[in-house]
Amino acid sequence: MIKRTKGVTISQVADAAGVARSSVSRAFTRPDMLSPETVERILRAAETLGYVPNHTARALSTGRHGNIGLIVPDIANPFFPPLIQAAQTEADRSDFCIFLGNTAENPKQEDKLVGRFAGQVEGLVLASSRLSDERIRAHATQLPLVLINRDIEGIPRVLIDSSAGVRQAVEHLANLGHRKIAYVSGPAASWSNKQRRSAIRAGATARGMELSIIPTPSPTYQAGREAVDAVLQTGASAVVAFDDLTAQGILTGLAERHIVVPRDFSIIGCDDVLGAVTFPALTSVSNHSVDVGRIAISMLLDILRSRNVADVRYALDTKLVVRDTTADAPSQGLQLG
Amino acid sequence: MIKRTKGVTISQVADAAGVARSSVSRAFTRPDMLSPETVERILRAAETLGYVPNHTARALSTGRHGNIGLIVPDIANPFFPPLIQAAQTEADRSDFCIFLGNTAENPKQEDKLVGRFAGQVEGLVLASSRLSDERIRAHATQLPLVLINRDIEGIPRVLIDSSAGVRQAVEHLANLGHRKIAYVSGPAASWSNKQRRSAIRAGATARGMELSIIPTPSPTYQAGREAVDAVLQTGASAVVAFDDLTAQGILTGLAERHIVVPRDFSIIGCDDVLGAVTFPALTSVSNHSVDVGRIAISMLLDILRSRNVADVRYALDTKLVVRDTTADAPSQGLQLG
DNA sequence: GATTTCCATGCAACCGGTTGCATGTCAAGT
DNA sequence: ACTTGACATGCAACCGGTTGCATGGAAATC
Repeated sequence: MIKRTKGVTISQVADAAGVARSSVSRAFTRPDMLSPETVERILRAAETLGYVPNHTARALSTGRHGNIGLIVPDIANPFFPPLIQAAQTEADRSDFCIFLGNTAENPKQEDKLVGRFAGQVEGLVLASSRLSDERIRAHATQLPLVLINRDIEGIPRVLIDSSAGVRQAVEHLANLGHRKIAYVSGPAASWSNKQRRSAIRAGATARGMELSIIPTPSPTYQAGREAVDAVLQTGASAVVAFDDLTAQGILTGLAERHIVVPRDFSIIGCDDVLGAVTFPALTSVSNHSVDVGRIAISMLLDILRSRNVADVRYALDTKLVVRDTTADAPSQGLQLG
Repeated sequence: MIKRTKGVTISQVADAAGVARSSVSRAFTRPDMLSPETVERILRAAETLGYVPNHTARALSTGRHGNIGLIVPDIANPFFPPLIQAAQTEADRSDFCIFLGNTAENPKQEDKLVGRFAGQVEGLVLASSRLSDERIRAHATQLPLVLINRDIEGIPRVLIDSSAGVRQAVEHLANLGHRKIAYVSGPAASWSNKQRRSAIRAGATARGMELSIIPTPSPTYQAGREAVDAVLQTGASAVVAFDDLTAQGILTGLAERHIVVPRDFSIIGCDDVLGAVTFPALTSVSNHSVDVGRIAISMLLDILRSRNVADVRYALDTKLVVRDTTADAPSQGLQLG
């Protein structure tokens, strides 16, 4: 059985070193204020006693706890882990810890998490928030906020601007001879979804293509798989999916119906996080998701340091990466069955 | 531009309600100690002022911050997100927040994270730790610890006992006529890896099969893909991979060499987190990874509540799920080409 | 009516640090 | 030798809550 040691306080170190508590504090936070010998003596005493500064106490008196929160709608969506990892690495560089929150695509849960985090983080990054603009604005009055993939004026934000990539995707399909296409959409509350949908609509209109929109409840493998019937009913020969996970589900749904991709049907994802991992390798709209996480955190840290909030809007570009799920439109239409 | 409101303190509420600070505190923490009217009046005042208790201050005086840490080696490995999500949900039920740490498979980083978390969490869950037993024991003296997939006596742990499932996997391959198999192993510091390796060794010996072990630097898609040459050189006709991600990489590596699975080669993963998502659908050793997350957290919360640490060892069973990546051994050996 | 009991509330110390200001010391400046 | 200043350190208040103990008034008991 393991027994626990309890914390050594600053007072004990002070006694051991024969100095005041404040000197011990300074030995750790502003050693230049003390004579080198004193610092040395204090550090030695601290070392001997196994002193570790109490984070909570420090946070209380300074108001800075060195934590930032990151809230995502679904950790299991492969778009997020690399982003989270990058965020963590960036935070780490400045000795910040990350609180991670998963909302399960649920605005209620998101609201609750923000509230719970608010007290113990210096700032918050909301990735792909499903909250209303009003709620987000309200939260922003409580603590520094940075948004990912959400465009609200006055709140610093990092956006993946899919329009260029999606436009390329539509062009690509048009060049392959596809005339009827479908967009399998993402969550209604998703800014990315709105943006991708309008980009594809604009592209389709420009090329005189017929476009159908298929709704899904959430961007998941399962939702993609279940959307396949609806997609096929539109008579489309190609589909653009809200994200790679959905696209992967569609891929499976098509395989289950013995529809061969890309011979019989073309498919394009978004985010390019599964690209090489699916079979066939997925053509997808690529977007430096890793950068997004890093940039959002570094932006937040800047705000925390400078204490003033500029209205930053950081948009990252996207481009189509062609792999093996797109090909010429089948000449005499799709043979169902 | 959004301006920030600053915190309302307990004193302001006390003044507004015409009571002492202690009464305000009690109105929130032990309302039964106060008369209902007083409670009512205080709550109304708090509501009006928009008072929210300061988490940090409370943590300082009570020593309980309602946070627990969860450290994983690689968020991007699909084994972890469901586990993390389950952990979060379970923590949430008891109003605890989760600190997430990602070590990138790096023991140094893991050590650092534990240290940084130690001050601000009540307890810690280490999933698939890559630390040495000594380090883990040392940390356990500092704060309550629960381990996932690490078997150290005296420290509460939740284990996925792969031996049954792996044994079934070997049986399955044996029954399909495979005589030479390979195990593509995971990280050297991984307990699961050791366990799986011995299980497969035992199984192979029992059935008189020839077994080769292929090392990999880390359990990733890329590592699996790069292990394929080594696997093929062993002359094996089937492989068991340390986890599904590695298996998926192997699947791709085989496809790149025009080796058709399962006709020419059989493959089995572990964890069963990608099962239905790969092509062909992966045969895998299934293990309720979601339960693991939930159980670990609930165990930790029990410890925090009871303040005494029992030596719990919770082992979860596994079983083989057969899908489409295993079939009869090719009769005249594999045609390399 | 006096005494005891109980309950609601206030007082003040405490959690473990940080920090503005005061103090004391010693060397440099004149 | 006396002032001045720089520098090292200590004192004490403060961050925003919690909690053991004291107090005072009302209800219960005799």
